[in-house]
Amino acid sequence: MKNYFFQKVYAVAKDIPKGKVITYKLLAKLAGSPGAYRAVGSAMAQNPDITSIPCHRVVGSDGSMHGYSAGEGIKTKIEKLKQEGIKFKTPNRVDLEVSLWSIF
DNA sequence: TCCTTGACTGGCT
DNA sequence: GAGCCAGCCAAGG
Repeated sequence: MKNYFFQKVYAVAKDIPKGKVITYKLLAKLAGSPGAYRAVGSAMAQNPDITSIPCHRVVGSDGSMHGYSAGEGIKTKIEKLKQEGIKFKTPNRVDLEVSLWSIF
């Protein structure tokens, strides 16, 4: 597979349970390249299947939002997270203390 | 093969 | 706490 890394990123993203979020950094690690968080961002931006890949559950290392290509962007992303019960520390920053997904 | 781009991160001011 | 800058990795032209 040419874009194997992207596929890996998508696979992990699909595995994120409802009500949980993951950081770009951790997602990169789970995809096999701990330092490729920039590439993860690229993968999300090119998300081939917005309906099956919950990219709104991917947030920055401090829980902050950076972008969202579907709906109305960040706004839609926040709305979806709230609907899933994600707890927010500030209006646009999730509370990773309670919502971060960890497979460990 | 080389260069540019990107939904990032960490450190510094 | 917010803004700026350099570094990192993979994909695409």
